[in-house]
Amino acid sequence: MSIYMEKNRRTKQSIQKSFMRILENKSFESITIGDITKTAKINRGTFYLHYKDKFDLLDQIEQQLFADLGNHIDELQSRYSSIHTLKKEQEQLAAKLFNFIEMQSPILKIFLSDHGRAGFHIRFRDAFSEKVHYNLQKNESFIANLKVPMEYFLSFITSAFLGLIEQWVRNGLDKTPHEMTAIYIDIIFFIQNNLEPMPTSNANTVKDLL
Amino acid sequence: MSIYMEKNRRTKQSIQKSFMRILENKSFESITIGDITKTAKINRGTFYLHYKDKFDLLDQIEQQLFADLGNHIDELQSRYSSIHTLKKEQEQLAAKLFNFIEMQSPILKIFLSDHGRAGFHIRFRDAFSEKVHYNLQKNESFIANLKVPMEYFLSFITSAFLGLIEQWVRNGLDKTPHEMTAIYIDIIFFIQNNLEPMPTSNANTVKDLL
DNA sequence: TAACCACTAAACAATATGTTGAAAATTGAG
DNA sequence: CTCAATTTTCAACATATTGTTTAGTGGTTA
Repeated sequence: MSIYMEKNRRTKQSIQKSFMRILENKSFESITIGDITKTAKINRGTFYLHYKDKFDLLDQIEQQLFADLGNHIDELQSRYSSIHTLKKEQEQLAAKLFNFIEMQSPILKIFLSDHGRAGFHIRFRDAFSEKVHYNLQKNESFIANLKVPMEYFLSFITSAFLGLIEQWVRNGLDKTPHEMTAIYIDIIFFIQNNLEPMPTSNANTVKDLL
Repeated sequence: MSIYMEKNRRTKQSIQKSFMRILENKSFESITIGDITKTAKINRGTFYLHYKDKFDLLDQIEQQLFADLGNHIDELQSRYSSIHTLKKEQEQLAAKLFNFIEMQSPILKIFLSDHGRAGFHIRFRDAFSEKVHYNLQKNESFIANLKVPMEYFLSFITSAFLGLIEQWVRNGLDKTPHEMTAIYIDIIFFIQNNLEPMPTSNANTVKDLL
């Protein structure tokens, strides 16, 4: 029994691996089942024993990625609860998240590019956003201070963070996770320090940008 | 001569219109040339007289959208130069940008969804980012104060802004452009007021989120 | 009138799809 | 070792889509 499962698993893995390899040079749209099975050196019919179609294949890879992301964030946040008073620790947590992205960067680089599937960035952001939202809800003083609808705040902040990630991945990971954390914090501070606090000011401000 | 051009233009427009209508109910990937020409009630061969393939069709619609966006931002920024000292005017400018998004929301809603084409959000952000970058470069004091690489700052701020737009469009434009401007400014102020300015602080801060 | 242009209609080879049925290879249990 | 179960292979199938082509229609221009 277990050897059958093992064999089944190996074939699925082979299909996924071949699929991802092809995806580096060819867009999802233009990839055929034949491309995949030729690369994986299996019969075309075998593919259909494991997946309904190529969308099903991509879905399963996506689901795995989101599950991994969720677990990683959960782990970070449980650790965060006990030591959330230290800035150093916060930086470590952000760095760990960038570290996760670094680990998954081969997949993310493809999925976020035009070789991937439409809407991935939204599904990715939603998965991320859900975790952040869950954590924010525990913080009563935060909720009390927030004047704008939560979903808009979440869209803003998670998109900003994922924007950094996208740029990082696109740049071929030209920074360490630690450096990325510093950039993230620097930008937040920059927005803080370059905003005009009073409506009558006319200094160069972040709001001037948009 | 001009009647030929007019007929040509009408047919192209009919193709684009049919294409966008189908795109509301069917993903770009699954749409066939036959779907488009049946809806537009033209011969399938006629499609190929106007477009190389369906990617070319989408490209041209995208290019038009980006050109419109660029022109709109340019117009805003030229007006901005003369009156950039007043907060009210800044809000008006942001509102005008949200207004443009509102106008284009039928297209954006589709292109940003999973019915669109992979990588659209990146191309859209790049088009937006280029305009913001161009404007920022003129501001010497801004450049001098910025410690992080420009491309990362641009990714952060444009992604955040487009995150708001995505949420807004997804919500079926549940706010007015004016309200969206208020939300944008409120979030910036919220980040400003809820950030810990000193590394030793332990209050609930925005950096706690990530 | 004659050349021109946008479009139609129908056919074409080539390729991909998803499914099927029979057989081969591998593994498990007796 | 043998037989049954399981996974995969192989080849064939109808169907659909692609991009191209060739011939022809009707209106336009010069």
